[in-house]
Amino acid sequence: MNYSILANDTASKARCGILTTSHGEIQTPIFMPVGTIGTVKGVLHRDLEHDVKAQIILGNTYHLYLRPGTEIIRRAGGLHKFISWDKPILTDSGGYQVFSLTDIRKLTEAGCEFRSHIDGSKHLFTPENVVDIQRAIGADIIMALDECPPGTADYDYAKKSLQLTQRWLERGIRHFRTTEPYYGYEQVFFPIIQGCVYPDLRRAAAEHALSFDPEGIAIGGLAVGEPAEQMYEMLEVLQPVFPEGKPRYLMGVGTPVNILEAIARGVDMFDCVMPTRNGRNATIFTSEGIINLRNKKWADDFSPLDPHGASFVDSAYSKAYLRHLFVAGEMLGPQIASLHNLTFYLWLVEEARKHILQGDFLAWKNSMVKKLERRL
RNA sequence: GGGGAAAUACCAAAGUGGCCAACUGGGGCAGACUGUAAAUCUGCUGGCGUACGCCUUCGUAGGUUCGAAUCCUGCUUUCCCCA
Repeated sequence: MNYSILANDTASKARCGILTTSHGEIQTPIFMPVGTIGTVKGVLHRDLEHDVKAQIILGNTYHLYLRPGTEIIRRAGGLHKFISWDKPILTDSGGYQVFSLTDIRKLTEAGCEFRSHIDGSKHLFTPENVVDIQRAIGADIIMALDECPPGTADYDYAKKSLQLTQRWLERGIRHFRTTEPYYGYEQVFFPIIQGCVYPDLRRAAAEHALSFDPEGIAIGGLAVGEPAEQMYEMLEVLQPVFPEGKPRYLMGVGTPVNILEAIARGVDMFDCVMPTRNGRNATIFTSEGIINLRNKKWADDFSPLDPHGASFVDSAYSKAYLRHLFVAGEMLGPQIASLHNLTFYLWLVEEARKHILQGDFLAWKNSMVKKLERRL
């Protein structure tokens, strides 16, 4: 894997670059649609490639391991072949499920013991076996197993949790470096920085992770209940610790505004369920602001979904029609809204890239943030 | 023509003397959603008020009772059965 910086913004910490993986190039800053179970919910690959212009998508170790199971994916020839997607894939390690499935899991030094949310069966994830599973999945970018504490965690818990994440990282990276890819192409391994909202913990976590000279570095444990200002502050704390030549991935973030603010603070990669989940639940993000399509006020608004939108659905369908689809419970509604939102997110990071290259990113970002926060 | 049953909020449907402004569904309105246990979840849904509360409601007009959606009588409407 190779990462080269094309431009640095002078007025902010934003940068733009090109990340080269085994399955092609990724232009950063980039948003990566989430495809947890081997599908970006409700969106066909054809549309994901040509309309959304997605350059890389996510899969999830926990979900794919439970269903269809590692063996099926191996026999399919890897996740790319199984789901028919030949661009890059990043898999999360299952660390986030340590957080979101908190009542059906148990943390130990060895790893994380889970109960399957599907059938209740017991499973153990270790820093080593999640590498094996992700090797079998064939992800271009593999994530370390971590503990993602809630945003409300106190200092003592945050510190203990970080120490566990660090010990897991050492084991994970050792295992990664002593195993081979399954399918012949290169895979890379990203450590995850924890430390909640405590600057000294974050700094120490970054230094520790960077001591292994990884290909890229992920920031986890943000946007998990703490105020957005604290998240931005953590990015500011981390920014000077990061070397220029490694991509920085802010996990699970976020709103369009969060993404622009994080780009301004030096982040290169993002993923979030928000465009697809909120889309399925009738919220769309547009260049004019946020629209809840279920609201009555759209019932007779026959204007295009998003007059400046980059997706064909933006001009092909009206707000009134999409509202009708949601109210009627028709599945085309969630599909159109997901497609719109993903296209919007990818358009947003593409615009950010352009403005970084042009050298007017900060001014553009500040004017966008105001529009994006509006609720229509 | 005779006999029987029923009328409850936007719809359906509980409730059959005080715990009823009225269960529950649906519909409607609004909100939430950040490395996806989510095409899910939450709230409101007679009026006024932030709230304690006050006012008007259970086909309609009366009556009984301290108190009625609930009991009685007339009327209206609907449904069923027999001629």
